[in-house]
Amino acid sequence: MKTVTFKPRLGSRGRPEQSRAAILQAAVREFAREGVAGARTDAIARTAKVNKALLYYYFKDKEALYGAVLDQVFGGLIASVGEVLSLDLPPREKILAYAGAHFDYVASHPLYPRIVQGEMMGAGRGSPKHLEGIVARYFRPLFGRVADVLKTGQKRGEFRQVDPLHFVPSMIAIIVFYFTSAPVMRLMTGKDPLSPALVAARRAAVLDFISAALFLRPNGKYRGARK
Amino acid sequence: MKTVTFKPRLGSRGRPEQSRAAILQAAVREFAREGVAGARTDAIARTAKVNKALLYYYFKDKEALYGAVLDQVFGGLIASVGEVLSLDLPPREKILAYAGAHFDYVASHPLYPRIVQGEMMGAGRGSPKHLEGIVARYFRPLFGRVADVLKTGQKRGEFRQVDPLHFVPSMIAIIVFYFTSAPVMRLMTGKDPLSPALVAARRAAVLDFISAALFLRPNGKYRGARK
DNA sequence: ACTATCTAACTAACCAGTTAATTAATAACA
DNA sequence: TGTTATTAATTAACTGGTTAGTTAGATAGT
Repeated sequence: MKTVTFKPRLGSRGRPEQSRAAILQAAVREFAREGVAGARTDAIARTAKVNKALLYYYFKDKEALYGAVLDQVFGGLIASVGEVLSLDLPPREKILAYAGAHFDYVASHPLYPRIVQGEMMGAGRGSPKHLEGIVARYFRPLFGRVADVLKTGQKRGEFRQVDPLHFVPSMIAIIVFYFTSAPVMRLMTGKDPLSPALVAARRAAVLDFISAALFLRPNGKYRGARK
Repeated sequence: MKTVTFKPRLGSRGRPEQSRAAILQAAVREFAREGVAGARTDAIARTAKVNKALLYYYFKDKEALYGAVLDQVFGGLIASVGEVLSLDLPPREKILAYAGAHFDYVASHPLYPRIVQGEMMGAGRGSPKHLEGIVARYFRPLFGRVADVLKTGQKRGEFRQVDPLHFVPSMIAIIVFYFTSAPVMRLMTGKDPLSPALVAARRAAVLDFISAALFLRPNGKYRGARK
């Protein structure tokens, strides 16, 4: 988070980077809520309190704006998660720390998984132009690092012999699903699934699920889930 | 005198129910590929090889057509899954049979989870009009039956003390995620994630994951995952 | 004076939904 | 049995509102 950059401030009025940021933030909201096809550029301009033409001043077109949104979302995720993956921790703690960080990032940006899911489905247009870059820049590195943790855990005899290629997606599925299906959860339970209490409960359930599915428990060392 | 005039089959040409079915099938494809907002009625009519006006002859509007698509998708799921949930099986086998059936249904209709996911996110329009009905008619009953299996398994001391409200969504997440993120998987592995071999591998991984996360293994009775 | 930033108003394409007419299978009846 | 009325099924062509993107200029910091 860098804010203090003295900028050239070339001749202009207003605060350009502020406008750009406002547009991006509004775009995140709109794309998350309505999807790529459903998003309306007018709506983005309105919530950014900016003239619509300004979107096209900062971004080539709707598609490019969407690309910028994707970069912000995924960039934030790997920044946040990459930090804990760099920590020097034993495999068990590291996997849980990763899962926890991923969960926390998603929980504090509940709109993001909707964008992620939408993009992963390659929603719309024949060739998901962005997806290739996303996978190369974000997914593959992230996968590699998590897979490494799994492998060392297995070498040390602490993890079950799961295939990372299946286990990692399964982890992500559990972490993310609750948030992408929040509307259903709301209707199922009658309560707000994004309330701090329920999010905390979900977090515990996720970590418990992953622990049980991955960790070997040679003997006794039990930690059954609370009801 | 019961005049047997069942099926009046009043004057008409063509094969009406065939046209209707073609429209529905085309709609499933289009909605799955493009999402609700992205779907084009012209495209549906074209792939159904039918005049666009016919969509509005059989369905009130795009939204109603989407509703019919949802009913077909979810109806098929609970029909398929409900069958195995009615079987008289011990908890372990029943849970795995359910998960397997759910997986198989999704695997044999790879477009469906995209629709499910799109609807669960409540993509678009303020009030997901359909969602309420979907939850009431399909999700809640399904959840209830699976939760019952979990509870009896727990009573018999065969399952860990997980909270069904979290465990069931986690199961579904693992089952479905692979298919909703198929485009990403394709780019990650370079192979077709929907090929029979990879689908079979995924199925095994899913069942293994669920088993490990749920079943208690009192002592020794181990069944580690193959690599 | 110069240029980055910003805007009101416009345009061209797109797209859900409609209309009015056409086709053919069946029933009615002569 | 053949002729006609009836109605379901289907279509070509249109309509009107919406929406991504543009244009020509305005505003202000340096």
